[in-house]
Amino acid sequence: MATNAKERLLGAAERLFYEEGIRAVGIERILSESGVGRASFYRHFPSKDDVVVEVLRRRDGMWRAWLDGRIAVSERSPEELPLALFDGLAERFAAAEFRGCAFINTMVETADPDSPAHHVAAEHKEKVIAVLDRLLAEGGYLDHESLARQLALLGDGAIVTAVREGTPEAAVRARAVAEVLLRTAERESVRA
Amino acid sequence: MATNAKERLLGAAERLFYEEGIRAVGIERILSESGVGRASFYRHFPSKDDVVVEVLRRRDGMWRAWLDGRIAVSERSPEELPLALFDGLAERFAAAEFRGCAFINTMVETADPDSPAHHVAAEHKEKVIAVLDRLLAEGGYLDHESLARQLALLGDGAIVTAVREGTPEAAVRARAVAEVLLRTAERESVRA
DNA sequence: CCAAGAGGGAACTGATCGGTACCATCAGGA
DNA sequence: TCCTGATGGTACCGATCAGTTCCCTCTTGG
Repeated sequence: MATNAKERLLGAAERLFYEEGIRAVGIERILSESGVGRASFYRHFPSKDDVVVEVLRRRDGMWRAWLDGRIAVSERSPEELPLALFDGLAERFAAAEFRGCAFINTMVETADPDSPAHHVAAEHKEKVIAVLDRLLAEGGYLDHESLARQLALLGDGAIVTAVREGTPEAAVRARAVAEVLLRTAERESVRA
Repeated sequence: MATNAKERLLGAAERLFYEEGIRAVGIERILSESGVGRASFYRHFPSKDDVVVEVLRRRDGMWRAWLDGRIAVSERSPEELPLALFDGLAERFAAAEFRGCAFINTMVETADPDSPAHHVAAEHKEKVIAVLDRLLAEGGYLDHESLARQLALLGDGAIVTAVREGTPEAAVRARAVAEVLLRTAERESVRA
């Protein structure tokens, strides 16, 4: 059935890259863990770098779909809805396999800021910021764009902190900061 | 003169590791750029991993000495002095060779949280948090410990954001959040 | 029933990895 | 003066890297 091998390759690569790092995982590992032959690999991808980019694209889609889901099921009020990001992060941090943000990790590992992988990673963050911006605008926050970037910065700070500490606590800390931020931010029309 | 070669090795390794990443830099590069012979390298260090740890230790000392300096020359009032961290970060972000935090980068590159390099990196952050904690306590903030961790999280968030965006702007954004945080935090005795 | 395409296995390339061994050189102290 | 210790250069080791090539098997559709 057509692209079965390709799917297995991407699945194995995504997991291994996230768990051990891109440079740390050789083609051999991806092949053995996916059960795909060496020739088939290069039939689907010109090089390892192309796998990296494709894995990141997949992960970008998955991650934002997951975030949308967390936002959709959140019981928070419109003005508190942006905090759903931190509720979601708290879940992720508690996962056993959590090892930070794949996109941040990629940018760190791929030193070259002009590399395709770096671009995909940067674009992902901008898309997440766009989601936050929409949420904040709908929540009535006047300076929603600036606020969105501040919340994203907080989220990234929470992620690297969680990696360092090895506990989910950072999500709570970041959320507390975010709450202060939202509480002191100006909102359209009436005041409480 | 005794340990001349060792010093040159550490200098070259520190620069190369930061600019290109630890895994990306081979022994060969460190040798050629430092002008040290291969045998001399292994006379001073049992393995590459030991160089990584020693480089991080050096950088920890240098970085905190630099932070202390920025704090010392800051003209901010005691209650605003913790913001000197973000003033300092703004300077670093503007540097051409800026490529994030060497300790965050090391933790990302070194997936294993039990590795010596990971530990040194984690300890560094705790020491920085201790500095912030002292500053906040001296500034009269009641919940200085919690506040210190929030500021550190903000700082790390600013760093990864600056790497992603390639501009120093994130420092300003993080500082704005920090200002809100300090302004709304409770301080001992009188209110303004 | 057979052809075609997709896939897996393995041998092989040249380059580079971290690390070892050996050797010639050059300094300084006895 | 000679000896010792630190050094730089180079050849080498086995392992692994990304990538190429060839061959055989299996499935599937005509």
